[in-house]
Amino acid sequence: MSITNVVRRKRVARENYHHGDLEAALIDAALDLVRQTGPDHLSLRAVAQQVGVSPSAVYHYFPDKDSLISRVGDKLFIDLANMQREALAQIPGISARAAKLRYRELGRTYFRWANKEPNLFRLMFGGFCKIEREGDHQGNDAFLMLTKCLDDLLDTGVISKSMRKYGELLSWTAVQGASTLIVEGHLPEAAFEDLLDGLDLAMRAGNMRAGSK
Amino acid sequence: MSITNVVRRKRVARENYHHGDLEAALIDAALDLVRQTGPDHLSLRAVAQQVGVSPSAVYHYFPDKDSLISRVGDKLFIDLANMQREALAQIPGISARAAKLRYRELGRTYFRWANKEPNLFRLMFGGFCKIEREGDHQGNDAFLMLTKCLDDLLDTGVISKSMRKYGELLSWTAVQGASTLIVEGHLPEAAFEDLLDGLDLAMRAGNMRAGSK
DNA sequence: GTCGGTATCTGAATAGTGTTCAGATTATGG
DNA sequence: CCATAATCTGAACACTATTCAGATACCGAC
Repeated sequence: MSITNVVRRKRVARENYHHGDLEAALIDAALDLVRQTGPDHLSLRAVAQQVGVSPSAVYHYFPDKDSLISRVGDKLFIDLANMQREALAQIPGISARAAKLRYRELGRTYFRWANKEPNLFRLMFGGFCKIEREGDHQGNDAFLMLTKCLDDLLDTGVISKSMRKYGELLSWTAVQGASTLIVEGHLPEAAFEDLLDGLDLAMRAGNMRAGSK
Repeated sequence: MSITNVVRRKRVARENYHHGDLEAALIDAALDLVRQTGPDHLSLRAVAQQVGVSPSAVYHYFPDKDSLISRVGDKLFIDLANMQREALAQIPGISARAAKLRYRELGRTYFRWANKEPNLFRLMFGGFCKIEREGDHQGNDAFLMLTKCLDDLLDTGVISKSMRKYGELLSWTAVQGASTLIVEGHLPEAAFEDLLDGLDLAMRAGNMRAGSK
């Protein structure tokens, strides 16, 4: 899709005094520095310097440093959702096999994102960004994609109705937890594929009228 | 040897100049401040002041602030394991029912810990403490307790051998992920009991010779 | 008991931080 | 074209982590 463009002004961004789109530039610079230094250890002044602007200029766009970090988080959630969307687009088809592959790839993308940039992952889930609507994932693209994947698994008979009920919850929490535990060194990297295997098995629970209540 | 300055050596803490056990006092004070302010926003000077000591005194026990925070993390992991041990001790018995209750309570304790003190939970899993032996959970008490719980579930016929294989991985990651997502506001608090229900169902997968390969 | 050595802690200093605010600079609407 | 608003600067303030020379209290040995 298109990038967040410079729509504010109708002319081209100046290079001299006025920056053009300082807000976005600050977010990008902050993202870059967080990737290197971690969400703690981020310096507001370093962000300003990277953009080539005075530290006080930041306060025209963000009330404080934490707000800037929070905005970085917003951007990261969008980026992750886009990456997941792209991953899903690579696996078309309505077969059970395709649905299973999509489901796996959705989790893998989540984990790869976390594992490639631990500091950005920590920023997203380390209490640095304030979630606006608590526990409300309507309109959350990533959640909707997961829902779609699970619906496909149900429609193709891969998972049972009883398991479908817990699909989002179980998948999201397990993938999220595995990402955290691997990134923080509590589990080896190879554990993630094992987890996906375990999730596949788990999701088949309740199938075949598995009697035992 | 005179009586006056003898016996006081290793036992009692001094109150005057020498603190007695400054190292532990600093860790405790840091823990207390992190609970209030979060792992970022922790001030070394505030820690020193709370103990009633000069900021530079800290550097006799820790090379820098991050090391102090890391030591707080070590303590928290021990505390969590102890809390889980106590929770398990309340539910004795070798029946399937007891084993199921223990398994559930183990996850609940993990989550309660996270949910009651979000800032401490963030300290543990937010990249603030350096894990010594990466991905090696031999000797990790919490992990051993989980293993024991799962063995009991297998022995009492609650879970299948095929599912047992993924028991630790699936349980730990799901509970960890749910704790994070709830603490950070992405899921409502009530979702955790739902997750435990889903986990119960998932764990029964592979039981009853559930044919479908 | 006194003395020397050592571990422990202080005080001051340095460099860097987030944040505020009066004012300089530039762009824009009337 | 000018007044007004938007944008950014520079200096200042209080605070931070960290270093280091030196003061203080303890310890074991004499």
